[in-house]
Amino acid sequence: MSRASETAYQKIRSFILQGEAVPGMQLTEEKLSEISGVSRTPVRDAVRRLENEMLVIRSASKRLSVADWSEGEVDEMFTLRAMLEAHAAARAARRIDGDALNALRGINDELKRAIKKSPPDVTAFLEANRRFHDLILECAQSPRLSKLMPALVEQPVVRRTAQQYSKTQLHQSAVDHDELIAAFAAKDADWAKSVMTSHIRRAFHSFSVTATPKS
Amino acid sequence: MSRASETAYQKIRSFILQGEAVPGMQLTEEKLSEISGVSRTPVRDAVRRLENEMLVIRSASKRLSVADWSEGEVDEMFTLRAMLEAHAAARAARRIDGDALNALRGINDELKRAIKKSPPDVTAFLEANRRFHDLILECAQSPRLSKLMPALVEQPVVRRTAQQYSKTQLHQSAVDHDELIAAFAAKDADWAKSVMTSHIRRAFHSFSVTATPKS
DNA sequence: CGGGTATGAATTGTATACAATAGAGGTTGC
DNA sequence: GCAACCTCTATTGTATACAATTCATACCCG
Repeated sequence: MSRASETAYQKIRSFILQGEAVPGMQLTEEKLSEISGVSRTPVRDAVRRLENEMLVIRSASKRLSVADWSEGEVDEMFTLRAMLEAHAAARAARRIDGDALNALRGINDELKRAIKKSPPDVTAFLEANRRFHDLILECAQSPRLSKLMPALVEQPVVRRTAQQYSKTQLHQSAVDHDELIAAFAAKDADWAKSVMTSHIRRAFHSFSVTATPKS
Repeated sequence: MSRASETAYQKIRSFILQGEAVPGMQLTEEKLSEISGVSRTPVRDAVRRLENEMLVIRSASKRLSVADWSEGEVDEMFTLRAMLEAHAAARAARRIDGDALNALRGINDELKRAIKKSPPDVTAFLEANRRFHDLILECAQSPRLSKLMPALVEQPVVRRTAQQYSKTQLHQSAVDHDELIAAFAAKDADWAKSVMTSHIRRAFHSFSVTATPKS
């Protein structure tokens, strides 16, 4: 995407994700154009993208606000994401080549290094994790799946989750990734699918137990 | 969506779906604005939507063209759609109420009437079918799922499929719908999910055998 | 008081002009 | 002849002005 429209997207996105915005807060196009430093035209483009990712919501009367997800919606998001990422893993297992396999190994090594630090480098972990999953998606060679996924990897949740990960949980992610790599190497689609499903669903439960205190 | 932007969306969409456009053909924003009778600004909004539905493709250099799906991509689209619609059916089974159930029955009655005509009224069939599936999606009560589905129900394929349906196949659709309604009435999520999966996958195969002549 | 309604302000939608960028085709130098 | 480059044109990107909606508030009438 071109310069202004892309920077608008980035800035608004980080405005929302970095917690400067409260869920439900109204966002006028003009405010957003001040935040991002470009005119309303590219802002509208950016908003359209964010709307698809459901980071911003458009009310019945076209007014914009910061999305506010119920617990049920977060649950549903993880369920859908597990379905689609598992499907992606299965496809990737059938299509992956040696180069991509090695690239996955390299990325997971970086991820492990990020964990080993004390304290663990959560930002580097998230970055490596994102690239790992992105590469799998690319190997799945499904344009349509690639189009669908962004709407399911909203990072306010992912980030909150990872920050609350224990070192053990972070380590388990790396182990999952290793097993995924093994499944890919064996070209075993069912295996890859199962591992990916567990991987995502575990992340969800780590999130839900830490995020919703027992009453 | 507002008037101009919405009409642009409709016109461009039907321009593509009604076969006036050839796959791969270039679409300039200016041409599209002539077609739809509005200026480029709302056209760009409309194009964004169509891009998400993957009816139009944006090349590396931002140029637009009519999407051209490979056989593999159509296959993948049906697979994803089967997954998500089955999931929607399962959710709907747990949440549906009497009113919605009756509404589904009413819609399926219309669908049956469309089939009984000779020749069958394919347009009315498609319309009723669409409303049937839309209502299920609504009953699933998942905003995220609702956002995802439009990218999977592209109608060039659906329409081609239905036009090639035999009367027997059209009838089978109505039977599937009846069974779905039964599953909903019993609030049996697994049953609903299975029926929906078969329903979509059968449609896919009716499509693929009639669309790709044996070599 | 209460409810509906008019009025003004805030917000989104649209058109148009202009800027930036990518493509095509020709030209020049080797 | 061919390849690199340059220029001109087609196309997309951005800004801004203005139109159309929608919201909130105050007012009027009952």
